[in-house]
Amino acid sequence: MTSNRSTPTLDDVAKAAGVSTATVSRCLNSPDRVVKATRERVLMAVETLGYTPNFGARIMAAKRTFTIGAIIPTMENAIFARGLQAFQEELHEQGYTLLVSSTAYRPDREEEQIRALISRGADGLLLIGYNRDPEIYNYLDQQDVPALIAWAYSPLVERPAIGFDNRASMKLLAQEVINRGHQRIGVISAVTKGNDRASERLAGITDALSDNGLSANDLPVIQTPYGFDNGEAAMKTIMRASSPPTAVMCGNDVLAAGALRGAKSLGLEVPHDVSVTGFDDIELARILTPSLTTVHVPHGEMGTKAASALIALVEGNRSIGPVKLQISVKIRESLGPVPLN
Amino acid sequence: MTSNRSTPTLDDVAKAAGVSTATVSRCLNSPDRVVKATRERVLMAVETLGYTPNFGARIMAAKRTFTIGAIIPTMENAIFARGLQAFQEELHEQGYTLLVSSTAYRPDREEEQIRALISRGADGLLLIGYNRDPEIYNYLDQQDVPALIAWAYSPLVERPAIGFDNRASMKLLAQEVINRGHQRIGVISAVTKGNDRASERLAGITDALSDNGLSANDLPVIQTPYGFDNGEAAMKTIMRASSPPTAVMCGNDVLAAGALRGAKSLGLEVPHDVSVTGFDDIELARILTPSLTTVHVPHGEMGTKAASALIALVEGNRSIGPVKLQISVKIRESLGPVPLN
DNA sequence: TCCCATCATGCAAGCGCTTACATTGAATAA
DNA sequence: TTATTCAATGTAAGCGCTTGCATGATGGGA
Repeated sequence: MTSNRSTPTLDDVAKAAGVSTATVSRCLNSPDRVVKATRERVLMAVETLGYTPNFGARIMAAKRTFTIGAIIPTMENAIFARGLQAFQEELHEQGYTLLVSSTAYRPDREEEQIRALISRGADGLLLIGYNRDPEIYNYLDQQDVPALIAWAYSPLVERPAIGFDNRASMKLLAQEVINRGHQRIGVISAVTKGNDRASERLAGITDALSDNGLSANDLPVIQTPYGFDNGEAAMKTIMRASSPPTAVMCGNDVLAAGALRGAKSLGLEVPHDVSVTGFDDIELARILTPSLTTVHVPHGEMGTKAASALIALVEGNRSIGPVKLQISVKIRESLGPVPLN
Repeated sequence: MTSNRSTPTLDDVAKAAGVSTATVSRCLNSPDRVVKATRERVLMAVETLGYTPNFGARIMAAKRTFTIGAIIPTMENAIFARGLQAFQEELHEQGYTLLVSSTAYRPDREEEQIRALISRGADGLLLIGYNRDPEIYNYLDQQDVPALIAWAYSPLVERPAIGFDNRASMKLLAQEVINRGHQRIGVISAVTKGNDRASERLAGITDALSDNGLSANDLPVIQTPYGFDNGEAAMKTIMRASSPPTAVMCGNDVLAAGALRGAKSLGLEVPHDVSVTGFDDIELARILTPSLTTVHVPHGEMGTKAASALIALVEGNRSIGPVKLQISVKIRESLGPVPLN
């Protein structure tokens, strides 16, 4: 019977158009399998009834939902926001819908969210970084849901990924710092546990140090959670040491912004008294005074390419390996020569 | 038959535990309707099989999905990010999952996303601002999906909402500006079309002006899309006028950050030559040099309360009206007395 | 001892959609 | 004209889950 109360169903449309539900379904999913006259009649009915398909039913009956899920550590972070926006734009372009959820940097939450998204019919998933319980990769394989890793790149892992080499990038920046005569370098890093981006960046600094014959053993490193205030506090701690560094490299731009502030409140002038660097090149980096020397990451490009790659994956092209994006070091005001002293 | 390939189903669990699917379902959804021994056996089976419910099926059979959808103008914007994060935390606390999608400030996209989320079984929706096609509200009512408006508050609309009075807040800030002797005030506003927050804020400024016997007719207003660079460009335009304002009020902190930069590149010192204000009090406001005078919005509180309110709505308490949050004006360095000239 | 609440569990009917397969009818070939 | 083919459409079987109702067991009261 025609339910005229709540939402119209496929059946209602079929009745209204005088065809079977199969035909309506075909009109919507593969229009070319239906003759034009019929199609127009059906679409007409869809229009007048204000029909919206029920995805629950679709998920069950078909396999595809044209939905992609993305799981990011946090939304409260410009770093992911920009790339994600581009990701969504491109998905939309190609007829997919994006559903985002966040984990607040807790691995257990990530697993939860992955399950949630999959059981809601996501065709594919965007995940940040490689670092997670192998159990999760098994689950993904078992469910046959392709996942693309973003914001990280490693030639060692075969899994499809799109990102940049965090380690090599940071090494490049560290080399610039060293080139300016700095030998005592301090580091304010994000928490490295369960965060491969953070630990790779840290490793990049030690790489550069040893390349230049500098010892990385007594490298003063402070690990602190994401946040402006944490960066500020870390900076104060680091600069109050008996022989403070002449340059402080931070794991991301937000920590660096905090560090800048920390320096100021200690009465230190950047870069005259101490240099500071960041990573990511979010908008903030240009806005700060002094402007921040940092590693520029092509967020938009990454988002767009991630979308295309994930769609390819979902649509059957399983032969996508890791893709490496080019970064560049942005030298700005916050990096200067080592103080003469 | 037991499908041992792909995902285990309720049926598999039932077989494994030696009970009916009904019992398994009850174990999962209303555990107290099943005797303890059975329940343990079932949960055991769930565990070993690694069973995950299929939401498609759940959506169809039941009504509830414990999923909340949020649709925001953009993710690329710290303004929503913070509140949203709090929103998600609270939802998670209460056993709900959040799905986010964004519209890139395009009203047609919003409608699309609303449909997408509803047809994917969202129990309730979080929407930003009042301003949208009445058609959409009808659709929401028809579908019987409760929606909560956030980031805006109007006593005039009965619809459940949680936010602050954009107009009164901006008026408060404008009064502070006027109190410092400013009479020629310039405005850099977000695009007001289809954005009630933006137009209300603008109205707040004119309110304050007329309250103080100042004409609002020749108020120089530039409307520009969200973005740091746009703020900078607007500032340059505004300050190059024949008799430039002594204070420029911006519709949000990002535009204000751009304005600050614009002033600097024009060789103007803030607040000595010109004062600048923002709105939202995102983290950036404190970080800037000079720090930004702005309106502090309790993003976290708003997110948390929005979650509770929306859950109440979803769970049947339909008698929730608009809730008004308290804002405060943060006077910082960027606002000073009118230049002596 | 027998009857009847009471409670735990099973049965089976959908929920709205897709799709393999069946059917129809018109166009083409013989 | 009749057999053959093929495009357009219809039929109906699930997909995995929830839930109203039926069933059976258990125990207390008379």
